[in-house]
Amino acid sequence: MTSTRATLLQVAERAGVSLASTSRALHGSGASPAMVERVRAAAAELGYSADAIGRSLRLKKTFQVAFAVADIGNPVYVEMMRAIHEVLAPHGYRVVVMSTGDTATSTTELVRSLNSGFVDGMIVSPLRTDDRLIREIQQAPVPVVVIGRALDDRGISSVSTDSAGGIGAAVRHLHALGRRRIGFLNGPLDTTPGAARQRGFDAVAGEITAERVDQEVAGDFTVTAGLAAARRLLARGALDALVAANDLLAIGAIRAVRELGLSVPEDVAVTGMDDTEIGRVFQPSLTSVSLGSTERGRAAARIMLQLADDPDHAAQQVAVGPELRVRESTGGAQ
Amino acid sequence: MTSTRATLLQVAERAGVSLASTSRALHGSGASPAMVERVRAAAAELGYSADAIGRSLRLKKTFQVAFAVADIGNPVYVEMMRAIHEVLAPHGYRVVVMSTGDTATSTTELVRSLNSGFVDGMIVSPLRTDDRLIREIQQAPVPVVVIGRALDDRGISSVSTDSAGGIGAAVRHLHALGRRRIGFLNGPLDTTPGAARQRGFDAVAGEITAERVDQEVAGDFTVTAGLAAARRLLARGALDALVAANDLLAIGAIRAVRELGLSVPEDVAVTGMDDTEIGRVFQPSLTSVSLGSTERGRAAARIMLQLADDPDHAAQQVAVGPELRVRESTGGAQ
DNA sequence: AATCCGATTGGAAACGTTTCCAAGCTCGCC
DNA sequence: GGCGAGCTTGGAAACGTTTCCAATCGGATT
Repeated sequence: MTSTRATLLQVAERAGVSLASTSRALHGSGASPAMVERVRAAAAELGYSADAIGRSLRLKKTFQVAFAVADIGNPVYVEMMRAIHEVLAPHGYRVVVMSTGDTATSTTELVRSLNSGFVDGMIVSPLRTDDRLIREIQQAPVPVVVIGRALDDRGISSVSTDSAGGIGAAVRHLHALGRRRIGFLNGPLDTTPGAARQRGFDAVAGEITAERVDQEVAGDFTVTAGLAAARRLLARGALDALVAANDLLAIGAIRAVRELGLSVPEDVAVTGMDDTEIGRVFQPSLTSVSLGSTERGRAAARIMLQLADDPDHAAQQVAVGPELRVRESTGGAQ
Repeated sequence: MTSTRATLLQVAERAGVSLASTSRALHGSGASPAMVERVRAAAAELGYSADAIGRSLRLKKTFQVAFAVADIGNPVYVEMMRAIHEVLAPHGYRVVVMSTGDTATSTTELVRSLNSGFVDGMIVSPLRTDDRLIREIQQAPVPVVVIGRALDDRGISSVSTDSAGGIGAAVRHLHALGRRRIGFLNGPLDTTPGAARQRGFDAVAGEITAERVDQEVAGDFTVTAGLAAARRLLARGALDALVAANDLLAIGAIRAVRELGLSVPEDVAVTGMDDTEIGRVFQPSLTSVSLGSTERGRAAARIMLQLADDPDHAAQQVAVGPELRVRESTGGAQ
């Protein structure tokens, strides 16, 4: 920790050749085998390894990509991050994690920070969006890929999913099981996911035949909030099915059902969304709509690779379909 | 995305002053109010923001810290990462996530990559350790903080916890509840955590009075492996308590218990370790030994801040005590 | 034997920033 | 009125790398 790192110039002097030749021998092309051998030896003796900053300055490339979300602890984002890392790392890119904060404004701030040029691109999943944010993304000096809303019309690369359709699939599944008294447990409506899921429920509610349809909004997307909201919902009248806007809310809902002495799925069938590990290992295991977090992460990373390679490449959009995973909480297999 | 970013020189020309003055006016000291005003205006007009790479090259500081673990998806590491990010971000540091891979060798490789100078330091939690890795850490050109084993004797900064003692606490808790037929469900013994927890169980097994003590090793630290291993364990004879080496194994164990028509905690009390959200929301909620992931992450980040500020600062060690969180799976409150 | 071409090498510039150093200025004091 | 002190400013170097360009060398072709 006291010894100072060797520089390319020192390697050059040790090998008795020019700086230019040294660089070529180590990383570039157009060096004779003898030169390569000689320089390699000198580099090895000195334990040389190229300085990332110097190289970045010259190449105008950092080999870093930012991944920005509101809460890195959220299992959905964790899954995405893992997928992104797995795709980017083999190509020599590092992943920088950042926090967007809760608001559109703080997210805008973060996107603006791209101006300092510390990454070659950013993958961002905004919790809330407004026009200023959209504009800032469009003007960003490096490629930005948005995970969330589709933004084809704005010339922004995005990876979207149909969470509205996913809610529809969950409701139809319950309806097909014969459930006719269906409750919807959503999270905050002013968030992008909350709004989309609400649209999905409203759309499908009209198309099914039901004895009773009710809904309740939880304060946030957590178990505790889900428990409280589900209690309110169930207090208003008996239900035989609960559609929750994510897995944590669904687990809260199951708690509430059990508090009433009822059982899942016999008395009340429950569905979640996001298909998280937490839902898979829960008992009963949770029927959940997968929004393909891993797949979305991978898709975003692949788009980023293309864009980083060729920043003038046209914006790209990918849509990942929701997929219902039937498990015990609706009486499914396993 | 087409417009090129403004450079400091352009700001200088626009303001009609020298490069040096421009730099001083924006970031340094020793500039007159008039100069500051003038330069600020020019910078604002051009939408200037300092280039991170150029600055890093000059300052020999990247304002980045690496966080390296085997599996970024592991809830324990996620918690640490969140804590690290929360501590470092307000100080202007970015967090780069990296993967150590499973082996000591691949971890050594990663530590060696610090030679390219892309970060000011690294916080690493090695799954497996050997002498070469220790040596590489000692020789690293930037501060390294190890989360895991205490390494005071080697002059390495570390944040450790007493997971062995934690297992002891769990066993004593079960013993105090009157359980006398106790099984231990561990993960792979050749990992640092697996080995430590085994030591803990061996130590406490001698100090309690029990009718029966048995143990089984799972293939890895997952629910599935825990289920399989617990089946084997329970098949060898009746038990009234199961101590699992982490929460996922504990959940697998609960499954296995229920498969036999027994209930938790009445027939078999179960404890986990790590105190993860998944265990907290499970039903029954899991009695678990917290190893203070958040606290350890915070401590590591704080040490890193000091070391990044003064790289010649002496190595530091912090120990975070384990803490038993009693919940439903051993008949506790809530 | 002279010329030309390709392969290889070295010099120098450039990326964007901060900071050392010297020079200029103003102001106050003697 | 002259001189020194202190504040401000500008020039220039430095951080470590890659690559353009010119120069050199060797060999082959005419």
